[in-house]
Amino acid sequence: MSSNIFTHKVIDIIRNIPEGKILSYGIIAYMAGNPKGARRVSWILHSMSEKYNLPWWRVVNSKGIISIKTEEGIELQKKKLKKEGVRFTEDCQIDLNFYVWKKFK
DNA sequence: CCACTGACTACTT
DNA sequence: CAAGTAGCCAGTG
Repeated sequence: MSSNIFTHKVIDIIRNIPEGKILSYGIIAYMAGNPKGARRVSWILHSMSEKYNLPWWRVVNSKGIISIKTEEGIELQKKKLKKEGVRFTEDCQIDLNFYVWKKFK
């Protein structure tokens, strides 16, 4: 298995997202040192979220919308986020300006 | 090595 | 704003 720096950083970042906050794939990739690595973040979530206990539900796409492909996954993510106090618009979109984790700013 | 895939993104029509 | 396109890069067969 690959254990490169990028993967490690992505996992580390995701594990440190506070409750009620979210990040986008692109932001995570940027923080991990590879602005173009958004797609890798997605497969990391796919393959590592269970093994590393990652809060995958705090990761959405750049528009603040859940990107999971299955209806079940979307419902599960919405459920978990609501529990943490994250609000959605009618289109199930999250207010990025308010909920994105801006620790790095 | 080549072709295809993906829980992405930014740009163009 | 919706749909299409190109770029991205590791994993898989």
